[in-house]
Amino acid sequence: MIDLKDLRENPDKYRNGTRDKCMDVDIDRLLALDEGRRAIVTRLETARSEQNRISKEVGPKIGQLKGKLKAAAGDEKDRLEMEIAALEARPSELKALVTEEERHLAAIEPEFKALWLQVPQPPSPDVPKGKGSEDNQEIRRWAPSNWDFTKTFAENRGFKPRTHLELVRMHGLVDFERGVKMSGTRHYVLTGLGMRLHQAVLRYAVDFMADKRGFSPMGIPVIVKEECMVGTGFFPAGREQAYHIEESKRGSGHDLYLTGTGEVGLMGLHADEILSHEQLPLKYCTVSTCFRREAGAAGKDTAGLYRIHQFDKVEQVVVCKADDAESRAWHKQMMESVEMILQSLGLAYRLLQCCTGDLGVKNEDMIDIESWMPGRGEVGKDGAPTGEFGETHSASRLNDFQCRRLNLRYKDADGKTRFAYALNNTVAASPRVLIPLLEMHQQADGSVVIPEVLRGYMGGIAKIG
RNA sequence: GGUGGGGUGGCCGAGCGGUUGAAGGUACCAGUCUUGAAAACUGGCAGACUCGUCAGGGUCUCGAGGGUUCGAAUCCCUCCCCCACCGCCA
Repeated sequence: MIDLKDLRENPDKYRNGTRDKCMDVDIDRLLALDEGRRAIVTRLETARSEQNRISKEVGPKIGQLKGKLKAAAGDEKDRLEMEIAALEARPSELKALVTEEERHLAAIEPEFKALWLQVPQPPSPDVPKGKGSEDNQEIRRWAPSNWDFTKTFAENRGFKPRTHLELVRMHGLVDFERGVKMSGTRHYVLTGLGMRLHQAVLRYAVDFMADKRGFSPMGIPVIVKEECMVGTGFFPAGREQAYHIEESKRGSGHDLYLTGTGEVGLMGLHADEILSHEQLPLKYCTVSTCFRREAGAAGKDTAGLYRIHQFDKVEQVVVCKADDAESRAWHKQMMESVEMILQSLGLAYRLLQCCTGDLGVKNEDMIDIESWMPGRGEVGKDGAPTGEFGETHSASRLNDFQCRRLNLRYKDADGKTRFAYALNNTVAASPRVLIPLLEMHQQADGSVVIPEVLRGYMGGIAKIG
């Protein structure tokens, strides 16, 4: 949610921001509604003020007279009734006025609020302009010493790669058929070592964040109220992506939603709170199951573990002071954590600066980290896939957009209450990350070497197959 | 699921139609006193919105929403949530 005052003062910032994000929100309509709303509020409050004043003045008198009225009869009664009517005339008039203005307000409020929620956070000025993912810019790439991006997999390793689909079948790591049997398309079952590898990655990631990076691990709800979804900025725009539990239809409670990321639970923690500046920055991580409907992705990445409805993700979140430099510093640190993890896992990756058109509503800056997945992409001359980068991480700076919606504030050293800045980044999402992990560490015979850092989490197993 | 009891400021707690945005306590902050601290005393201590160049006004908020009333924390309706016990149960 954006600052309305700022919108009034710098409408172009929001007009341009919306345009650069390739979104369509009628800023001028919002400004007009805002102006109309304020005019009504002013009139309404003036009337109320007058009403309150008079009520205090003549109220007790009316009460007294009404008391006398009960005992009165005849002329005395008529006289009292007239007196009461005279005293009530002005308050009644004001009441009608208030009611009318309230009606006006109620008439524009829903549209006003809906529109307000839709205005995106303007991109940071240094984010490159662009229409979509095709305009994202590579910042840099990294590969382990035994990998050369300019060569094919076969040239690097001396044999043709198998895709992760072939590898998981070969070693019985995933059972897609039974997953689909139970839950439908894009579902799967992790089996045996597949499950252990999945858990090993997650546990390694959590421990890394906690032990090496000072993040507090949290267990958070993945089933939340609508206000958490709105507060974190996933609603209203992402409504179609969330599974909806219609508890209200069963006659009790309220509806709930399954979260698509641990970010919701981590950021929701301190909603409606005013923290002390000494409590900041908050550094949280969690491992949580993520649910995504993948609406609109029909036919996309249907095979394998890439795009699925349910997965587990270690997520990191930072809530810091409202300071651009600090936010940027944390952004770097959070990405550094990911790079350390990817490097320790022996995965090749690149950092992609997302362009304005590829940003969501809530972020002002986003850097994706894509891991090299040898089994993806076109089939090359040698009959093997040429490989492709696939998104495994996404690091966002949200400015105060999310904290405004969540009403998450802090009292600064100078005593001023401010909305905090928020950031988030994936630490490890599995099973997606198993794709590069299996494909990069496969051997000529199809066996897969487990990176050393994971072995302790797998009972010392060094190799699958 | 059943029965009962509740939701008031950071916390505890009074109020149950009018000067109560809310007593009192406690916590917190500042000051006086003190060598320092404690105690005591004094003062401060909610948030949002809105009008105003400033000073300063105003409106709203006592779980939420609606209603009654000239006027509601107080009365009525609907909903939500919490606690206790019983039942069921991972």
